[in-house]
Amino acid sequence: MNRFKPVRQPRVSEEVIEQLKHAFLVGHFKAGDKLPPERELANEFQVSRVAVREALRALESSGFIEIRQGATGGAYVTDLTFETLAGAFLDLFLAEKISVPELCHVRRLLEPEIARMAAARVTSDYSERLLEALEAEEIPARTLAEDFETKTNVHFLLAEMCGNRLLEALSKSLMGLTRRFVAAVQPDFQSMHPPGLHRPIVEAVMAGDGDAAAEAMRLHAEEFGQILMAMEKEFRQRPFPVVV
Amino acid sequence: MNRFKPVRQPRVSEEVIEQLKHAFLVGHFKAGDKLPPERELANEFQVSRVAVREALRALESSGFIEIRQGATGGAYVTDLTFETLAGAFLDLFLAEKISVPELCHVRRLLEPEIARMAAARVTSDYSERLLEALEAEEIPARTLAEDFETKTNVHFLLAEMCGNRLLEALSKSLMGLTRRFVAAVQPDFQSMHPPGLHRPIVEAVMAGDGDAAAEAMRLHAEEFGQILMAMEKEFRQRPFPVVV
DNA sequence: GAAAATTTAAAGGTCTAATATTTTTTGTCA
DNA sequence: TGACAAAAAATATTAGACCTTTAAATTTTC
Repeated sequence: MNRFKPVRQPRVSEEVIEQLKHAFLVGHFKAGDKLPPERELANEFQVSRVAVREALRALESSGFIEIRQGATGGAYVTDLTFETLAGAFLDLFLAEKISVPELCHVRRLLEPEIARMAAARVTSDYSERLLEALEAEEIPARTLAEDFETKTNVHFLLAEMCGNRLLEALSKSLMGLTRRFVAAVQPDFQSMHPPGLHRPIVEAVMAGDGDAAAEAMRLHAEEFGQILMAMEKEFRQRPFPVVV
Repeated sequence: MNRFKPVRQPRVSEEVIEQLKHAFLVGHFKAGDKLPPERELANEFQVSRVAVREALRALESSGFIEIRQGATGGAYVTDLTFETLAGAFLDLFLAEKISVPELCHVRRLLEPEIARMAAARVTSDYSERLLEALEAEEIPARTLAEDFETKTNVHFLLAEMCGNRLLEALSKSLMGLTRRFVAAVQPDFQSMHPPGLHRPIVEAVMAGDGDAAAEAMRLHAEEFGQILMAMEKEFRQRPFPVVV
C-alpha cells in the first residue's frame, strides 16, 4: 500500500499560513476585515517580516486575502472564490495534463445536466437575461475574444441558474480552458460558432422542460466538441505552431 | 459590458514567476531538472534573493517545483500533478463554498460515466486489481481512516482505468472532500459502507458491460449519497459540533 | 472660500547582508 | 573498514534600511 512519506519539518511561514487559514475558516475574520499590518503580525507571531510576507503571499495566491499597497493598504480578507480552482485547471491544461478531447468529454457530461437543472429553476428575471444574451450573439463581434465572450454568456447564465455551486465552478473553469485553447488556435471565429446555436437550449429552459433542455445541450456540446477537436487536429498540423 | 480593470503594476516576484513558468511550459526545464541556486537566479534576473524566493515558493505551492534544503538541495522541477487542484477543492469545501449535497450531486454525475468508460477499457491486469481491492474490503478495518481508504480503492482504480485524466482528477479530488467530511463527522464506519457494495459494479466492469457498470454505479452513488446527506443532517444537530 | 498643490504618514515592496539550519560529501582516525 | 567529525553547499531565517504607493491632511493660491 502507501509507502512512507518523507518527513518534512514545516517552515516557519507554513506555520503562519496554517494559523491564519484556521482563523479564517473558523470565522475569526470575516470577508472585508483587514489583517494587522505585516510588522505587527511579525511581532505577534514572533517571526521576521519576511516569514509573514511569505505567508501572506501564499494566502493571496490561494485566494483567501487580497493585498493592497498604500496608506489604507494591507491584507484584506476576501470571500473565497472559485478563481484559484480555475487557475489550477489552467496550469494543468497548459502543461498538457489535460487534453482537448478530455475536456470536451467532461463538458458533454456536465453541460446537459446544468441545462436540465436550470430549466427546473428558471425565473422571469433569468428568462429575460437569457434572451438578452441570445440577442447579443447576433451582433457581429470585432475580435475573437469579444465573440467568445458573447457566445459564452448563455452557458454562464445557465451555470449560475443551476443551483449547484460546484457544478457552476466546474463549468466556468472548463469554459476558461476552452477560451484559452481557442485564443491559441485563432480560428476563423465567424464560422466556428454561428449565432443561434443556443436558441433551442434557451427555449427549452424557458419552457421549464428539463429533458428537452438537456437534450438540446447534449446536441450542442457534441457538435461544438467536434469542432474543437477538428480545430486541434488542424492546429497540430500548422507549419508554425503558435506558442500559447 | 465589462468596465476597465484597475491597472496593477506587477510585483517583481510576479515577473520572475511568469518567466519561470513560461520556461517550464515551453519545455526549457524537464521534470527532475534542477534550477540554478537562488543566488544565481537572483543574479540572472537582476533582482534580490527575496524576490526569487517568493517566486520559488509560489511555484512550489502551485506544484511546479519542489524545494529541498541541504547540500544537494535546490528547486527541482516536478511533473505537474492534480494535487493543487485537489487542494483548491478542499479549501472551498472547508470554507463552505461547496456543500455535501452539491458534492454528492456531481459525484452521481461523474462516477457512473467513469464506470462505463472503465468497462470499455478493462484489462486482465486491472481485473485482478479490482478483485484484490474487493477482497481487501472484507477485512475489518481498525480505524475509520483505514476503512475509508480500503473502500476507496475500487473508485480510484476505476478512475485510473477510465482513460480521461480530467475525469480521474475530478473523481479523486471529490473523493478527497468526501474523506475529509467523513473524518470530521466520525460516523460508525462499520455500518456506513458495509463491504460488498462495490461487487456488482466490479462484476459489470470486468464483464465489459458499460451500461450495467454505469447503472450499478448510479445505484451505489445514489445510495451512498443518501447516507452522506443523512450523516450531515445528524452532524448539524450534534450538541458539540467538532471543528474540522 | 474653494480648488489646487503639497506634504505627511502608513502600509506594503524591495534590497543587502549576516547568521542559522539542513543535508550530503569528504576526510580522518582508531 | 567503520564510525565520527569537519567541510561544503544549499536553503531558511532574521534584521534593518530604504523605496514606492496611496490616501488623507495641510497649505497655498486664486
